[in-house]
Amino acid sequence: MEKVKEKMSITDQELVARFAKALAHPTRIEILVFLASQDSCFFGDIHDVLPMAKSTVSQHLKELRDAGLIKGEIEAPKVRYCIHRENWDTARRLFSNLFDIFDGDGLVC
Amino acid sequence: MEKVKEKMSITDQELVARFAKALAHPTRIEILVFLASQDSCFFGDIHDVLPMAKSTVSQHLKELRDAGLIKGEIEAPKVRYCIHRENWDTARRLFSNLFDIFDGDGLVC
DNA sequence: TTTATTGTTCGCAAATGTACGAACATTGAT
DNA sequence: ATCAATGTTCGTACATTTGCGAACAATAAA
Repeated sequence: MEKVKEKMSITDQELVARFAKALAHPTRIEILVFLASQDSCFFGDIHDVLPMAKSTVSQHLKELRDAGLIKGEIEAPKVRYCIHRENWDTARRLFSNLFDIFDGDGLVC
Repeated sequence: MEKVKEKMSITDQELVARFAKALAHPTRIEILVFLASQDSCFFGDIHDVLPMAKSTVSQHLKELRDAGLIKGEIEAPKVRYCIHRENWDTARRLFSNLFDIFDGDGLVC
């Protein structure tokens, strides 16, 4: 049974780069891990576990939002954040495909 | 049977952020995809398929090298590049763990 | 209406990233 | 020894990222 490597379309390549960019900072990874561990996840809860100004936290959240990895909805006067299911799955799949482009069997180098 | 989510250590979080940073540019994704599709992969071959100055290509390769995703060895006067197997697998595992921290079952948000 | 709470946005400064051409280093060929 | 071919490194310019505090907006409570 031959292993079939899925091709990545150009669009997928750009998209995975975009997701990677959102993941390219330890604080943002930490935010995602924290979000995944919580059911309720207000901005304040996130801010409480991070050693930085709230404006900075807000900005990291904005980048994760813009990349589509999280959602934030207002529950006045608070904002509830959570992981964006569908896009999270998309990202999972894209990274999985990316790492599958190389299966090191029988190569010279 | 309860599903067990693996924890990501702090170190792993920093490491995955580091890998993500290396992946955070379309050109670098393209380089990796190209490398994975080739058996022989000299600098020139890579440069040929990219619409940019060789110094720029060289710099992207340097970042991929510094992140550990590729290796380059001199075969004078050329340089043969290839994907770094072990680190590639490490990265694959780290991203897999990262995306597994969230399994969207039964959440509010 | 005033006040307190919660986050976002703005303006700034410092650091990092991206891209280019020129200069350089290394090796193979003449 | 000289020359051509192959990549890397350097210097420069411009854009983006990161972080902070101050100012702002929106809502709930008094």
